[in-house]
Amino acid sequence: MSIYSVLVVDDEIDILEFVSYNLQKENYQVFTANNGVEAIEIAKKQNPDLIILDVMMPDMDGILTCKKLREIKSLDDTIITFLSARSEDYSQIAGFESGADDYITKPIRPKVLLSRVKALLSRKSSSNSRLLEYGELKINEQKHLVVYKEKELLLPKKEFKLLVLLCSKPGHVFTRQEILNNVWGADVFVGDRTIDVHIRKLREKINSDYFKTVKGVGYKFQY
Amino acid sequence: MSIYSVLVVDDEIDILEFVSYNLQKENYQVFTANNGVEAIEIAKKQNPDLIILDVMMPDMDGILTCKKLREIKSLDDTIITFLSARSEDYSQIAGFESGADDYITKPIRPKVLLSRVKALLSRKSSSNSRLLEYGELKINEQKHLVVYKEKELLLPKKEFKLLVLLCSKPGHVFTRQEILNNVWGADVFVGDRTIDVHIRKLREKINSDYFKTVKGVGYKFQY
DNA sequence: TCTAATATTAAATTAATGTTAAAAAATATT
DNA sequence: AATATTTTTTAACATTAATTTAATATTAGA
Repeated sequence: MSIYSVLVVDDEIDILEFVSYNLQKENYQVFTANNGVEAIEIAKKQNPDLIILDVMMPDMDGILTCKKLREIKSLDDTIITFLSARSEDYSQIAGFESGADDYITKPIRPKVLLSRVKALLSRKSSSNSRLLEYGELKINEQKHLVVYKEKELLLPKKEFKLLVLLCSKPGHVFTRQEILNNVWGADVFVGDRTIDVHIRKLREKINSDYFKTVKGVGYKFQY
Repeated sequence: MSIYSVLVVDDEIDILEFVSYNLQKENYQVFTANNGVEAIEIAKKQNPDLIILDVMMPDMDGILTCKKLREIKSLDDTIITFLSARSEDYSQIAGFESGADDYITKPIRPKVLLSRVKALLSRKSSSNSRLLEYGELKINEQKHLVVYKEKELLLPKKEFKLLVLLCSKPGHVFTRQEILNNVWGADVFVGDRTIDVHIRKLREKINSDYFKTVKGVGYKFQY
């Protein structure tokens, strides 16, 4: 089983230890930070999967820290969740504006904490890679990966974009114009047969029945 | 600026509040529902422009709710978008079957949510994406899709245009001249039997009783 | 019944897409 | 930078499907 890493940020040592202990017990790799500055430093270095961020901290509060974290590109797919006391009012939740994905309320119950963390991370592993799956055909958009009949296909950029577009709405007929706009861009002009040729490439590599022609209109993917 | 109304449906209060808060901040009129039954009730009453529907809900899930919503005529031009964790089966969600127009994935980021909602609503105001539905016959003009008796028909361009024309006003008799103007264009001249042949094709593929001849006048669609 | 209008059919035509190879452009390699 | 490799586009031609025509049959209504 893969071990996720979690960065816990809180100025209260007690809470830091309590949360760390519970997470470590479940085999998560835990980093800790006492304040926002430290949090950013460690996050940059360790690239954790999840950051648990106390809202109320001296100097740089959780919300500000979160905003700064969200500006770091390498943390694009890091999940950030706030830790907040129930007493803190709704405006705190507005902290989501800062780019957080969830929040956990104090007092912290180990079971609740762990199930929440687990849920968030499982969400991550799947969201990280929007996986389109149709029978024998699997597409991982993020990783630019296509697996067909258990074999990995390395599709060139255009072919891949076309495939993803068509597969994004199975059964939907995309007009040639739509395809051009989405795959080539609205301002690019290419010859009449360009789309056909790319469709052909896909049909060559993947079960050609998947790609249906609607003459006079466009193409659609149907598995 | 015109204010759109949005119905948010989720069983998790946190998400409901989070989404509502962000939409309200942008001046959308927001209604909320905790489950599918409530959603249908409110949708009927308020006729929202957009419905954001969580896929995973107890009792009646989002997909079922969506189908039921789509049966409500007054909601014909309401946009429905799913809220779903990435891991949930994408094909179900994106497919034509459920009748949804888009999906938004969790975890929800305010910026993404808002830009998506904005895009959907602008699409609504601009395009006339109407869904014609008569018993066993469903036509989605935008998607160039015809479903008859649960089976999908791939109609060539002219046949499709003719079908859409006739179905756009059930019971209304279109003269041959009207049909020519609408399907072929006012400046195109074709032989006398061309329309007949196309009507025949439709009768071949779809219950021929639907297409009535009014001798000396024209044709009408009657289901 | 008779006739004009429509239905049916298959063949002819036209339009759209499929295929292929080679040129051009973009990338990678040395 | 020069060269090799891969991707993308083009262009010529083939194929296929959609559309129209034309010949003939059928039908509804005067």
